[in-house]
Amino acid sequence: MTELFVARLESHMSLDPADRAGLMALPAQLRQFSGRNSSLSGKLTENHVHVLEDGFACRYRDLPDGRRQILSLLIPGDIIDLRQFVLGGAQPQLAALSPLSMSAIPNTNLLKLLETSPRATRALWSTTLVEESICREWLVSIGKRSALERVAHLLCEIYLRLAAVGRIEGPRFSLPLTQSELADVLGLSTVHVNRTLQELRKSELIAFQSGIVEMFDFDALARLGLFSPSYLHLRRPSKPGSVPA
Amino acid sequence: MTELFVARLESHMSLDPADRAGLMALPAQLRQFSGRNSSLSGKLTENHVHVLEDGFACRYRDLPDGRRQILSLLIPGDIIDLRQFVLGGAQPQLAALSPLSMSAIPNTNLLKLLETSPRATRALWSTTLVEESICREWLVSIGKRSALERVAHLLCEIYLRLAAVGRIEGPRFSLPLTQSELADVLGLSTVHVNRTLQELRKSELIAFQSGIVEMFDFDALARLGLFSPSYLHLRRPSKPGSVPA
DNA sequence: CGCTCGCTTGACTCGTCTCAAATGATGTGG
DNA sequence: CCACATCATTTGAGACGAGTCAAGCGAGCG
Repeated sequence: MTELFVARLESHMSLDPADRAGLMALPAQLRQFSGRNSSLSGKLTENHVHVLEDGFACRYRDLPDGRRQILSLLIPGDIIDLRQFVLGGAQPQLAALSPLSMSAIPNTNLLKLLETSPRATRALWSTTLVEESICREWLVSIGKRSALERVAHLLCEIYLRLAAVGRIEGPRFSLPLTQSELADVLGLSTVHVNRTLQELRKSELIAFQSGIVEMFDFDALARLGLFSPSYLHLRRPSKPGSVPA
Repeated sequence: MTELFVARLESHMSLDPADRAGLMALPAQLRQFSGRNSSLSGKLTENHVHVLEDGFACRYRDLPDGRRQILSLLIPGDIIDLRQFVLGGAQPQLAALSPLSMSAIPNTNLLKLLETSPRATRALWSTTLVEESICREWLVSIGKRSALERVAHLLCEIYLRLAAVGRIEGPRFSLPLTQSELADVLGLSTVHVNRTLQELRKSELIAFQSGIVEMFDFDALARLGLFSPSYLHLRRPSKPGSVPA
């Protein structure tokens, strides 16, 4: 398995050298997906668990009449189908938001690891719990935060998550979502997202153009969005200044 | 451990006799909590994981300015603090919605089980994944469903969840939430919840009085709320007719 | 060049919120 | 056993945030 994956696990909890070795020993096959916005249903390798190595994806849910809600944003280091692997059954749909590269781990190898290493199991379990924690925070956003707060909050979240896997460049990071996709994340309409972004631009808090976000004042944005990073469960909270290269 | 707990695990996945035995062998101490609406922070036994045996509780999140979002409803059979146990860190606040009884399992015993039984581990892991799945569905509700749809959807969900642990009486079940608490679940205002409930009553779909819900037409309600039960991951989907006594 | 797609803008509508007050239950203490 | 808090539910009126509809603009691309 790749460095990224292990680093991601270690961003939430510490691992023994032995655990790390066991994880690194997992065989992984790298695969590329070129399309944008394409549904990934059926395109993932059967009986494998995938780790997103590069690019952005999302889980979403369509209602029968065309309404769509994006349920989570997946960034490099995220594990795609652990849920499916553990729980079975149908899972939410998946779509690529950019070209992706993913590594695929055979279920059998993973299963063996789970049977022999309780600590590795717990690390994997943890990643699903962090995802749930993020989902809960989105509930708070959509349920109780205003449009302006929601956008600010989301940008802070993405910033820290990307920082944790070394995917930011100073105040800048890639966020390849259209405004209408952002709307489906935030439970807003496209038009309102547009107006809200303009407001944030006018306040000189952010720039956002062709998929690149620039954050001019993280702290102000965090205040505006009532953002508090603890729900991300990052062990060493990456602050704007102290970002790993 | 009690029957209820094991039954709950088995509602999502099948267990070996050995696994079941290991789980039943977990020592559990029964505790009662009398208050309603009281925060449970600090009242749970330290270094124990709790299973709700009877009553209703919820997780919630307060924003600094008084807004509140309820993040999950906990019903008998639900495990309260597994997340905390696995992931550590701060967890959302907990409140009792009725008098509760819970059994407490010492962390050490649970830890030992996790280290020896990968299958039991997976069963426990699954329960946290089901919770996440429910959280996702709530995202869809709050993000995209209308007030009427949200209420209908929630009632269908609670009905099936309670049915899965044998806590319904025909079309009737207990739901000890005030309308303002319902509002905090659904991301609506109290006033609007009230009007929405009235509409459902006028349509003769439900009755709801002093914490007792009566569902006159589950299927109609499910259609209205765009409800589809797969996200609950129940192995034998309890349908209105086929409810265990 | 002429699509298409994403962004932007304006005008209007509507679902839901807020404020406010009345009604009804429940419980408590004098 | 009544008088009086307190809290949940209900109702009305008005305001506002966000949605919808529609059109124009701009960039990328075959």
